[in-house]
Amino acid sequence: MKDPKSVFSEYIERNNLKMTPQRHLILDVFLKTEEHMASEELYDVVREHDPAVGQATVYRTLKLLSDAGIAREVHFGDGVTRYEPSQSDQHHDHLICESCGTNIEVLDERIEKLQEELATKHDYVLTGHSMYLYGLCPKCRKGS
Amino acid sequence: MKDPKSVFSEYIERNNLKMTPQRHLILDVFLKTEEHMASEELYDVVREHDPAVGQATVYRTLKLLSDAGIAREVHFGDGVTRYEPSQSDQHHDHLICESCGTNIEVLDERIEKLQEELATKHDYVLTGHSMYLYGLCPKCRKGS
DNA sequence: TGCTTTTTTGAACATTATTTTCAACAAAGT
DNA sequence: ACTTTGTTGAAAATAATGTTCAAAAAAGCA
Ligand SMILES: [Zn+2]
Ligand SMILES: [Zn+2]
Ligand SMILES: [Zn+2]
Ligand SMILES: [Zn+2]
Repeated sequence: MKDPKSVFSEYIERNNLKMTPQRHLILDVFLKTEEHMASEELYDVVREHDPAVGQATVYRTLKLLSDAGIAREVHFGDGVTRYEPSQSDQHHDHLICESCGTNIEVLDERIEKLQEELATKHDYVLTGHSMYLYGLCPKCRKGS
Repeated sequence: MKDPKSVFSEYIERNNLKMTPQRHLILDVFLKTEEHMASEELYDVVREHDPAVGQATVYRTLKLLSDAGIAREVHFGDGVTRYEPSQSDQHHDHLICESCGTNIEVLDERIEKLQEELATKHDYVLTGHSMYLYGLCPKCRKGS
């Protein structure tokens, strides 16, 4: 598994783009950060390192990272697009506590397989999916 | 299964709200309409019947319908909240063509069961889920 | 290295979807 | 009719994101 920085460099090269300190910084921050960061949250962290970086650059770079396959968009259903690293770890889905927002990553191969099957049954070729499970975590269940 | 209009009336009553011609009209249009309508699309149809109805009223009423359990929000991942009737037919998920947007409703009981299981395994109580499968429909596959 | 071309950046402004404010209005209760 | 309370439409406010544009920085070349 290639490290994200070289993936990004190659992507940059391949598309005649340029490597800049801003892009470097944003990638660094993105990789070190907690998962599921919105652009705005990332922006806050980025400006701690370099207050001169603009909001738009963060949006633009996240889009880039997404195109390069380094970041993956996740949509929890509020209007905010979040990103998570996509290359290192494999695919997963999300199990989210409706009360406290705690969010864990889950994977069930049997579900994955059935999703394929289901699409095939309708004569579609499956290219991806998103699945979010909502519930109550043990902590919030006790608390109420 | 109660018809949506009486469900709505009861909801209105129960919450000390008032039944108005606008709400009536919007519910009517919503129920007759194709599925997965965005507020804005619905607004266009509504104003054909009564051009005086305001945009905000449509937003407000859809929210109401959602609270009343008559409409259900669906999120396809573009920034738009869509609604579909929720009382008549049972739960389903969505299979969406990435190329032409065609969207069919699907259901696989085995997946539904495994989702329960998966949540339980992590000690969550599942309250709901959303699952969207993305792919290419037969038509778009041929077309390319 | 200096010069040229092309891409990038930040700031401000534009957009899109949705919400809120508020004065005029309409329904229900008396 | 009179009062109270919820509702409406228009316009302004928000929130997330996209775009424009002149200035700055890279990369390519001399
Ligand atoms: Zn919780
Ligand atoms: Zn389902
Ligand atoms: Zn298609
Ligand atoms: Zn549906």
